[in-house]
Amino acid sequence: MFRIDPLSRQPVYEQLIEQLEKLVLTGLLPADSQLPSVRSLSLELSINPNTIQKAYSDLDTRGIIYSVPGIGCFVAKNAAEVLQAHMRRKLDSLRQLADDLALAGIPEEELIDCIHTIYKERGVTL
Amino acid sequence: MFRIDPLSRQPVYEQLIEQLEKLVLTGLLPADSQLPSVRSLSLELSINPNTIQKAYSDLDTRGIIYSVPGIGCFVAKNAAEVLQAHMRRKLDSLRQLADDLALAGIPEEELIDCIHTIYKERGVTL
DNA sequence: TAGGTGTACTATGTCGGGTAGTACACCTTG
DNA sequence: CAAGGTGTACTACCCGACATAGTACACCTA
Repeated sequence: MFRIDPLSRQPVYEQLIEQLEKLVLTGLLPADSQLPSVRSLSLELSINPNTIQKAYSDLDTRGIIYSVPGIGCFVAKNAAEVLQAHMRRKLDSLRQLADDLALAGIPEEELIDCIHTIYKERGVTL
Repeated sequence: MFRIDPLSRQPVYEQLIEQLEKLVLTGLLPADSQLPSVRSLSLELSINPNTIQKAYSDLDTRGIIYSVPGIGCFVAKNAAEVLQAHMRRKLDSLRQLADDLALAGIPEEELIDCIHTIYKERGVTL
């Protein structure tokens, strides 16, 4: 269900968060569907339970999931909407990146082609 | 000459590297122009000399600058070319970002507009 | 010779990430 | 009721990256 790279610069708990968010956005994890328990996921990924909890706790704070003590963690009703609104902030990263590439003399057409290709693939796979 | 944010998540030495690279790409630091000395820059930015040296050492390893012991550090002849080639790897980051935004349902036109605006501004300022 | 330059080295402190272990409260199931 | 699963909280510890502090060396120029 998850692919974790312990050698990555990116913290494990962030990798978990990103992958869970993508599962929600793709619809593979619908609203109210139950997430793997902290302990089971800990065993499956050979990761400390505290690391899993850190990821779950962050998602819970942001309203992506909700937890019921004694029962488990579940995807929030409007998780996808929250994520979509949150993703909009990534447009700033896009601007920063485009600015760097423009500065390096990489032609605008090259960036446009990149994006067009990505959206074409997404449009097909979805 | 430099703006350093000690509170940033990004390490100080990386901030230095990025700003120096941009000065080279914009042509404000031509080939063979001398960089501020480790000690003077250390005083100016209130940063430990070791941190400055770490940045310089990294740039030297990558062929962006060259150092002459007893004299100083200078911009390499083909620094701009090296940086432009290196920047091309950022296109992967662009793809990753576009993929995320596509997944979040942000329309392609919005990304295209972003990039077009950036390149328009760059075209004017240069 | 004096002062500036890059370079190297050790020691120290801080912080984030991660692990280890324990404990508690809750719910479901037998 | 008892057992086992669930989320949650807490302390302690380790490790690496980052940064600082201080010292020292070799080099070049004025």
